[in-house]
Amino acid sequence: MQQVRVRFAPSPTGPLHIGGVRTALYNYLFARKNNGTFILRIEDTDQTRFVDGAEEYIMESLKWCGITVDEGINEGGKYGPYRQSDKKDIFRQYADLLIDKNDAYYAFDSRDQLDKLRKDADKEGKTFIYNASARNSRQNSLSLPEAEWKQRLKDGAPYVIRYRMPLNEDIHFDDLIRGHIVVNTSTLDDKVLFKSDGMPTYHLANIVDDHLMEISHVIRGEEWLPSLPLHIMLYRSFGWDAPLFAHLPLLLKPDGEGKLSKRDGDKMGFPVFPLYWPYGETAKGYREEGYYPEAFINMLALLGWNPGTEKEIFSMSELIDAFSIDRVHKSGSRFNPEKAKWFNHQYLMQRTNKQLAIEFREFLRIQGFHHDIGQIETLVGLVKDRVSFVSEIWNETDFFFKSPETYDKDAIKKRWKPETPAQLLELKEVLAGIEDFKPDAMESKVKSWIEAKGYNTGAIMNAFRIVIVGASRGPHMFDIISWLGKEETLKRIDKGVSVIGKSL
RNA sequence: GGUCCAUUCGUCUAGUGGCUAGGACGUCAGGUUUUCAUCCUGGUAACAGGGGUUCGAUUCCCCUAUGGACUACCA
Repeated sequence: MQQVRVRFAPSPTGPLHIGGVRTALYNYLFARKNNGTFILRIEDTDQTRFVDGAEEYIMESLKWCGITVDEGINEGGKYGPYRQSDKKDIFRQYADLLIDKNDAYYAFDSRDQLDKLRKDADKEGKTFIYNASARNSRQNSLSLPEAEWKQRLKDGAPYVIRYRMPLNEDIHFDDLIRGHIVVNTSTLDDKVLFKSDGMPTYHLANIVDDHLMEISHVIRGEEWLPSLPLHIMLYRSFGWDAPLFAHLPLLLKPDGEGKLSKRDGDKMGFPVFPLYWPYGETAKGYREEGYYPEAFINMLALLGWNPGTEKEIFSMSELIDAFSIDRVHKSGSRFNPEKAKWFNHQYLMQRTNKQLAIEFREFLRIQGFHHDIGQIETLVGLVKDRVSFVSEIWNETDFFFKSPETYDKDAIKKRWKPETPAQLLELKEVLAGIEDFKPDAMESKVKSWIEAKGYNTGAIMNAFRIVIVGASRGPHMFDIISWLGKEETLKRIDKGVSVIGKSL
């Protein structure tokens, strides 16, 4: 088998969305699986849509995801330049080559003229196609006398170079995911290959670049499938062997209306981008929402591909091991925010308490709390199975850091009895007498006290929880008070009994 | 409108010419728990429809329906 070389080729028109990340991921997995090369190529042939910062955003996104680039603008490589605008002269040469072969021609029609033709055709319920049946009545080097179009070129009249699509010919080709496809050239038009601004269009640039970079497999989104016949024709015109093609299914909007787009931003309640986009209309990113890159990648990998086993948690190297193109689906898939959270929870659970403590300490710092890392470690161990994100740990542990300011009314209504205050003050004395403020030791002492007095365990413990936590929530009571320490625990009992007593 | 692509539980999916059509997320119920979660157990729920082919089709073929992509001097 030929050396595997694949490319991810985004255009820097804004932040890369998760569909693009998945395309990059599948290219990357395929390259690694086959000991191939993963290339990042920037397709910036549309000068009008160029967005500052997008190129860096793309690179940073891949880096965050753990997708490492072998050849690219930063990495170098002997197939450069890796930014298409840096080689527009080369593309021009290839466009000229097609003209010489009579497979392309100059066209002078203005944008307005063509727009009008399209609109007029539309009014009659027809479609204007710039192809063999139309080109003779247009202004181009095929219809105009040679002297005239040469004069126009000499005069510097604006023109584009179009591909001369043959009439009524069946083009056969294969897609690694979709199988054999046949399209008749009569339904295709004479696509513009080279624009009047001196830049190639995508169609020319991607064929020439893929050839020059010796790309072996083109793995890209399904939206490119309709232009594949044109691309096949271009390879044929140049006399080049075409790479193998695999068109990936689309990522759909969660509300079931078409493909996911950048505009879907935050409105569905989940990010569409890997990272925060700081320019213009800003957008949230998975990184800033607290997702682990491993979880994000794991989730994305399983959206449109499946190894055929029931295994769901995959590290990047496991993905590389298991990945194959022929197990990529044909139909589009919808993203499920709930499952994304579940994935993150799985990865959070895999972290050690120490790692989580280090991460959570940053959140505490923002809240103005500074605790020993060992203490935080104990704390996250108590609540990690309740959260999907590190940021959620605060919601589960706020009462560790500050004494309750209010006490949940429903909890009081349900758990606070006339005898409760007296019992809690008794409990306070029991706790005051305990030297070793460890969960297990306290639990047995408190329980034997409850038993000796003939009290109801549930009643005591729930009321106790209210004065310590302020509500009916949180981890095991003895874990909580052990962490708080004796002094704070006794203080909270006094405060709770007093404040709740006044409110009744 | 034209061309092309697709169609298994609500979602992501497994799967086969003959199965009680499997799993995960969600959801519901029960259990565990001093609370809330977690956890455990169980339930719910799908082969788009119609024709063929076949002894037998969810699986193969055709048609229809539905969904989607493309239809720019954008990628």
